[in-house]
Amino acid sequence: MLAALMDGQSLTATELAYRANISRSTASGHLSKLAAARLLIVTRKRRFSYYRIASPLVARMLESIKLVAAIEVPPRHHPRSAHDEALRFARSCYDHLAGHVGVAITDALVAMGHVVLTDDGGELTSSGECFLCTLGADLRSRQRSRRVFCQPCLDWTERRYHLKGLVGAAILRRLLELGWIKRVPGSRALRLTSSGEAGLSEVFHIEFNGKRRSHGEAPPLRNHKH
Amino acid sequence: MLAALMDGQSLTATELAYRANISRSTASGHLSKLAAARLLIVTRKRRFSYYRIASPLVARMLESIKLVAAIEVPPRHHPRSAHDEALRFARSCYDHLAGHVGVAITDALVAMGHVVLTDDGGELTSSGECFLCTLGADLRSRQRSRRVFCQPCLDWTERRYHLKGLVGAAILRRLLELGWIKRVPGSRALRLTSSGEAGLSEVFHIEFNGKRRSHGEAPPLRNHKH
DNA sequence: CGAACGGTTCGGCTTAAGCCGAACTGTCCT
DNA sequence: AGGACAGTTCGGCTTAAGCCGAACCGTTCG
Repeated sequence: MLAALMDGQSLTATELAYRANISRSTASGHLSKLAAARLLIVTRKRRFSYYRIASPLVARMLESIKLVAAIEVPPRHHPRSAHDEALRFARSCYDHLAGHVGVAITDALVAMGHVVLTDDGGELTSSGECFLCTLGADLRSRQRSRRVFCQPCLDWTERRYHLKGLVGAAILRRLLELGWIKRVPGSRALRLTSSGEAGLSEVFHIEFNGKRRSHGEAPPLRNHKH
Repeated sequence: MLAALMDGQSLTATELAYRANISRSTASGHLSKLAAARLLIVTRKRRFSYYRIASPLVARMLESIKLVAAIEVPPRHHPRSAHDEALRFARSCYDHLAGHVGVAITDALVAMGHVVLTDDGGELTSSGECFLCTLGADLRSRQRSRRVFCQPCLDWTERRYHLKGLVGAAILRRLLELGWIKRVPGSRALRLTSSGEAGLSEVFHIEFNGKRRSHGEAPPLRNHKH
């Protein structure tokens, strides 16, 4: 359930139970514990309870756990589902873009000299600032809290860096606005639209030769026992 | 046990059982599970089994978990033990210096213009490079792997930044070499020696007016039931 | 009003996590 | 050889974690 909330969205208790493949009552118990432990925040609206990750600090913790978990048992090459492939191709990571597409965009920004990445952090060059402005990405912080501006984030499927922070979030937001990528309902996976493929090719000079796994309106993974 | 290993040292199974306040057999079971999960690495020497954190990635994960855990239940103001006070004053954090002293040194480096800290990362200025060289801190990387050079690390007791990365590690190593601080056996706590107090005052212009909690050769916390 | 729906609480079940002491292996030191 | 010691394995115990269905409380809507 925590993994399902990692894209920063709020989800209802029933939806989370559905994803975790457990009963609503069990999910409710876990969710109230997680909320009591301040890992989640619950907001009640009408008759719904919306749960979301409590803070970026918690999100970072979960990400770091997943990163370690991804190293384990490397030889096990269990067959991947279509949904798994879609996740590997493109997904949201808390509030920014990850997976093959996320890494490719990051690589392109670095190659074009718009971003400089070091192990310590990242930096947006002035040409990069101009580039993102032209793209229409809004770099002003939404909240007054000073937040990490630009930072590399190790991608657990690609084992390479993608952009997180304010810059990463701005790019994801803009690509969604442009309709280049769309959220796959009921999943963290993102679908690259045909206009998106053209757009990324034109703006970032990225080509995905037959690598675009997501197809049409694939139903989200739903495997509840009952 | 993982927390006890966070200073990067290797400890024996019996020692870890002692710290965790559990029997050797129970500890052995947990440790072998942790090793199987690649969180720990075990090296057998003679009749001893030395366990240590498997990678900096794991250390970072644990640190991020502790960071989240430190936020929880802020109102609970349970009385602190002497050992707890010592930990808050100065301790090793994986391989660098944390606690009140760690933050103070970081502040001093920033104030003197030797280090520039941003949310994204840190940077050692040329004057800082010269300063550390004069101090005798070895900045060359021990391993061939490229490692984070300089980065702020949120301190869970002080809620402020201290230095981690290659620079942080070099400083801790040098202060130990100089005999300015000593490891408290059986603990992550560090003791500031009188020569260390003088040294920090002279070099970093830091004064600890009666704040030096650690005293003499205080026995480590040992509270096994039996 | 009453059915439908989202969410929670409660009681009860199953299972595994955690723990210990005893026994055993291998090493080290008289 | 024999005792001491570090570590592990095994058997057995206790407890709590995880799960479910049934019942219940509010909200929504026909």
